[in-house]
Amino acid sequence: MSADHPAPSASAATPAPSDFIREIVAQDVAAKRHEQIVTRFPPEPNGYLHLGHAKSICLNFGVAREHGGVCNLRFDDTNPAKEEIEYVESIITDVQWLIAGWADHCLGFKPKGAHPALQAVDGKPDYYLAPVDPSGLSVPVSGLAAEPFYASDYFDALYEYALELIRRGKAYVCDLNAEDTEKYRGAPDRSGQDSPFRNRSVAENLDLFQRMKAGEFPDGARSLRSKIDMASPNMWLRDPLLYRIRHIPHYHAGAKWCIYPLYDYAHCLSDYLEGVSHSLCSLEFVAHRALYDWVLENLGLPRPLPHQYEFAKLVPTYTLLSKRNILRLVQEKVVAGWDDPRLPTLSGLRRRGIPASAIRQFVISVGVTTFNSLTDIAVLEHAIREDLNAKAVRRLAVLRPIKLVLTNISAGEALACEAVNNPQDETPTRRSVALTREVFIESEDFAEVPPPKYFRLKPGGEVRLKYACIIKCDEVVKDASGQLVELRCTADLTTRAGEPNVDRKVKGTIHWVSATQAVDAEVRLYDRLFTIPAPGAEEDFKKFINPHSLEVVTAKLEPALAQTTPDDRVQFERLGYFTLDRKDSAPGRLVFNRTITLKDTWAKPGGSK
RNA sequence: UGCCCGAUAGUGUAAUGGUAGCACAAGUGACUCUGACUCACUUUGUCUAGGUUCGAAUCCUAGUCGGGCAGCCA
Repeated sequence: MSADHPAPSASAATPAPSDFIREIVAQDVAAKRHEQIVTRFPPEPNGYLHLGHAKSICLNFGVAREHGGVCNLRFDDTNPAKEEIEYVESIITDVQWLIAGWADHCLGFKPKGAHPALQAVDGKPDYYLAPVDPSGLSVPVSGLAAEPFYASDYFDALYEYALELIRRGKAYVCDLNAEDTEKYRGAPDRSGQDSPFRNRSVAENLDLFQRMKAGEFPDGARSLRSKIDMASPNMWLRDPLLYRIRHIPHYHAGAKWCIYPLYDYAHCLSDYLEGVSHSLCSLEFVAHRALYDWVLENLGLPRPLPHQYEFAKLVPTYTLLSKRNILRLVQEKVVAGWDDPRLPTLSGLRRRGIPASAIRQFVISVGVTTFNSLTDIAVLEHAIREDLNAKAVRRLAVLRPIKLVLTNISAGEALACEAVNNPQDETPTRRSVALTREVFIESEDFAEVPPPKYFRLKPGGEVRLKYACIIKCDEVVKDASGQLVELRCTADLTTRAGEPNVDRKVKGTIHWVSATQAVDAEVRLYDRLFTIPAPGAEEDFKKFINPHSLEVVTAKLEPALAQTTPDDRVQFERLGYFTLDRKDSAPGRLVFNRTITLKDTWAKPGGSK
């Protein structure tokens, strides 16, 4: 039942995905351009991972996995102002969860205690290569098969490379402040101007840069810049900054540094140092690719060099996917935290009960292209239902109970009924549920004035109680105010399993629980967080928050549900898939989250069919 | 009004000069002790205009529309 991690055979059934990136990789493999395929997943630890990252994770780990390669989890932590250890921990947990049982054997390996310092400017350090058999060498850290990588572990190496760039006349120390730097840069349709400090001597640059590192200058006073082309039509080639001064400690590197490298300088070299063959990132970095190549080439590094390829981000409907916007929802308490089950964060999705395998299936089915698309969230929902339909046990639960009395069953009686745990199993197992005089049924399953084609219970009508028998509604009892008190019905006991009329057909079958044996539970019914398909495109997305994204009910459950664990996947028959909330449940207190409803072609907006 | 990228059913994605296919969504029906699942069937597409070619979604030209680029963020 625990089953975010299907048997390998299950995933082997799905054909290997194909896309333009995998074609490139396949060509490189065929041409033997790299010793092995190495990719990386490089989040900055400044927030929680979400569905968009899942796409990147599945692509990067997927490519590695398909070629017997590795994928490194690397923290792209070059900006100490934004990064926190809390995020590092959540990212490790989420990555581990998403790839478990699928690509965890591809996780890049770094020998424990390896010293990350540079060995030689022209030679690669040798610690990046993954072992042939990770299981034989791995030292679990936080449950991971390997230690994650940190860009900040390369600060020494990066500094040495910067010195080399200066020696080669390819970088200089610039004294322009941020504002003036921007002015000199020009605009997309207007050439920039050379910095007045562009032609300093190598000796002066070397001296100044070393003094920057030594802490002689305040934040922003100077920067190290590449010397490329201030007239380039590509803004990112107009002498972009390599290093800035920041007198703040780093969560991982400590207090050693007061100069920190920028993304464009650190990323390509980090890839290089780790032996990355294919560096996959999103489309907004297309313009940066020239800079990525420039750094590597102007350092004269030996080939093969890593190459950057870009793909379109995932943008699903009815949700928000940027860290910045999710952070806002968390801070403004629109949701309860980063792991709120309504959020598209991996921790939220996990808590909601969505299996990692369903997320993987979803991002794979969406494909990898260079087209900025809007993906219908229904594709995710389909993947979740398909996954859960196969693995969830069926149970009876009533969300909004009304009382029903079976007048021909006596008060102390309990008729055992056999119920199927999962009809999708090859050899389904069964359990017993008790039919008693008083039961609860769903209030939606009774209508005093039924709409057309209503298959459920109505006055004088018949319906089958699932796994039990057919009942007939004889009387609707109301109190003085007209409120429904109970339904009085007779049970046709000859329609029970093993009885002569078991095959008698009625149009409707409804779920129920014994009133005397039911256990109570808090059930959280989640719906989409936004009312419009593309809240991210709005100036103020808060105007489009769904006021009904969470509804809490006290439900009546069949007793077997009291034994549920957070790893279980359960279908409440006719209602949807549910999971125990791992945070708020406690012994004696059951809290269930609705993962997703069952498809309902009857109650669809637009009415009956 | 500089440079770069993109455009195939409602949505997403294949077709790599040779029959426009798949998934989701939507609809119809069958089945059903879950109005679920499953099964069958159906609707809907190459941005526009030229050109190359025996043949163009694919190649070329122009246009249209959309996205990206001017952080000492990543």
